[in-house]
Amino acid sequence: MNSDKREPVGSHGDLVALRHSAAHVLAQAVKRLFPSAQVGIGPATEEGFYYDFRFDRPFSPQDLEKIEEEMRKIISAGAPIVRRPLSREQARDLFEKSGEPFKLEILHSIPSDAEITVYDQGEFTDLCRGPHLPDTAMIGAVKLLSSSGAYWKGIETNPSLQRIYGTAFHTQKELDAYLERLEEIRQRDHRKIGKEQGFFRTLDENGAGMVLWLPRGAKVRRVIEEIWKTRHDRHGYQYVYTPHIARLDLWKQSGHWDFYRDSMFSPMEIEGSEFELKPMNCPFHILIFKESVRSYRDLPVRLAELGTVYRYERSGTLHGLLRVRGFTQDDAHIFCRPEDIASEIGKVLTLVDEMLSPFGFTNRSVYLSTRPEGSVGSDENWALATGALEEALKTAGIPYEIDPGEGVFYGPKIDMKFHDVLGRTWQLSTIQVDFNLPEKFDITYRDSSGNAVRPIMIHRALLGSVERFFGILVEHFKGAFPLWLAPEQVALLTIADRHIPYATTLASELQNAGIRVFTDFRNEKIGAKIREAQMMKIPQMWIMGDREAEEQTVSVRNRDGQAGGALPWKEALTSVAEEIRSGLSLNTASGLESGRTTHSKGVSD
RNA sequence: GCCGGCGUAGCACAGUGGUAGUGCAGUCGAUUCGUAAUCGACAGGUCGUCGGUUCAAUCCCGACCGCCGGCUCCA
Repeated sequence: MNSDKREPVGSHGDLVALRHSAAHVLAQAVKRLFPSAQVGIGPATEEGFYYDFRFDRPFSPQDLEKIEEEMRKIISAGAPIVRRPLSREQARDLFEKSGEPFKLEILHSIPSDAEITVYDQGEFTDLCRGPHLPDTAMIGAVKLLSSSGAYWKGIETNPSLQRIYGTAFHTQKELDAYLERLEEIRQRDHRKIGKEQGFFRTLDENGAGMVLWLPRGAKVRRVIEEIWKTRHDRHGYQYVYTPHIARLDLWKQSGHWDFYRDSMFSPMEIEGSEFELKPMNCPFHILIFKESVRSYRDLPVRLAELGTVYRYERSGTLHGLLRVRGFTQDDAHIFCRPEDIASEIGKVLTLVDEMLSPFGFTNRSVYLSTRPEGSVGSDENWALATGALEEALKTAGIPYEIDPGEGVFYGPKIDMKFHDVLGRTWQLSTIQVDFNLPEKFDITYRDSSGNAVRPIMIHRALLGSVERFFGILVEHFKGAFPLWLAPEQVALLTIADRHIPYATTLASELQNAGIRVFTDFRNEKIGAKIREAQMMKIPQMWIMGDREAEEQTVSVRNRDGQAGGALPWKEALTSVAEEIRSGLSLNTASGLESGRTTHSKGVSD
């Protein structure tokens, strides 16, 4: 599986024009088959194209087949695609006559100084700025993929249109490769694998968007969480636990009730006061910071928590583990002096790579999101925070792009998207600077002169959320976790009942060595046991019969089907233990000296 | 939330206006067997929920719940 899928053959410019032309062919075919359909817009997208139509009913799969067939006719017949500049009036007449209200609306929104062009191909004319291929015959291979509803201009109150998605390539071979990739993505779907492998479930009985972690998924989660805690300990974070609900007043004070209410569940009443399920952990960490008097000597204070939060997400947006209503953020809040922001961010950047590289996420894109509409805080603070983020990125030598207006309401942020084995990108890490909450809660520390000074706060999550991260991992590894992460690391398979005592001894040895063991001592043929272990994607199988019991060996077989032959069991155990250790790479020393917890807040006196 | 599709045993799926099947999994029995499925028997479902139409509903209609594909949004 290579990761260069984002670079399709042929130049991008070419492909965009080709797909845009394919969209026009789609519209032409629809108009031929369904003359009453009105056309919306039809752009090329990242992976193909779509076209929106107003039609009195949704398009069925059978419709799509017919439309696709008609498109092929148009393509094989060939027709020059001709650019034709028109005056505003001519264009208006044209689309009034052809009865295309959406085109007229677009026409009205084109700036008065812009040139108006239409493109003709055969009997079909579309308002469009181009560019296009010179002839429909040059569209190599097309395929319609799906249809769905979409709002005109994406606004919910606008009329709802029928959108048809498709893709197009220069050659059939490229199209086939793309379709294979789609199939590969289907095969990797974490919802499918999660069910097959018994990793997690969501059930009607407990409501949408709430995840039940089954034992096999939970084992993997524990490994992830243990690594996470160990690394955070080493980087000078202090682990805390906070409640799942808090008084509504707390959320009012934090500003969430004003700015985040749309994502919060309704309050619940307890003995006359209102409580709210937490959508974030930060107010609790603020309270913990505030709980004792802080000196500049204590800073930075780094509070970490795998904190489960609950957010109201609209039902239609829920998706497996990637979008849920209850999820666990790998959260931490760093309280520091304004002059330390850049260096603290730098340390977080180091930790991000240390945390994610063991999982194979080494390739990332970094975005710096700046001040959005409707945000809080002063311009100076926004400038200071944004500057500190940039400085940290530059110091770390990390290339980044600016994402204008995509910051959070309380501050700018760095977002990191990582590339998986298929070259897909996933938003994982986020680092956000916040001047607002320290203000709202009036938190301070004492500087060297004894003055109360306001610290700033950095919110950060490396994995994003444990649920989403796990879902991404399932897709990344196709359910076959590496040895160090797998729910069961070694499967012990007996040939016959008389080998059970020997296998039982080995099971204890493995368990004592901290290795996760799966035992299959059933009265089944070895082929059946191997098959099941293989389907569970257990990395290593140890098969034991008369010879092995006699010689104190095991016959090792990997899940890729390779049988490694007999090995003394002690050797096999050592080699597994070694592979686990290096996979966890807990011995990494990089950047750790910066992270000792040196003060004794709450422990002494 | 909106548009469209869907909801039959633990899982994957058939099927019908007259109260349902297949495969795998499960249970029991036999078998003790060397690198991806041993054989046999049994058991398992108020056909997502609630209401309506009908002599009769799992099937038709409605609402709700949930899932899927999009829109929108996002950890």
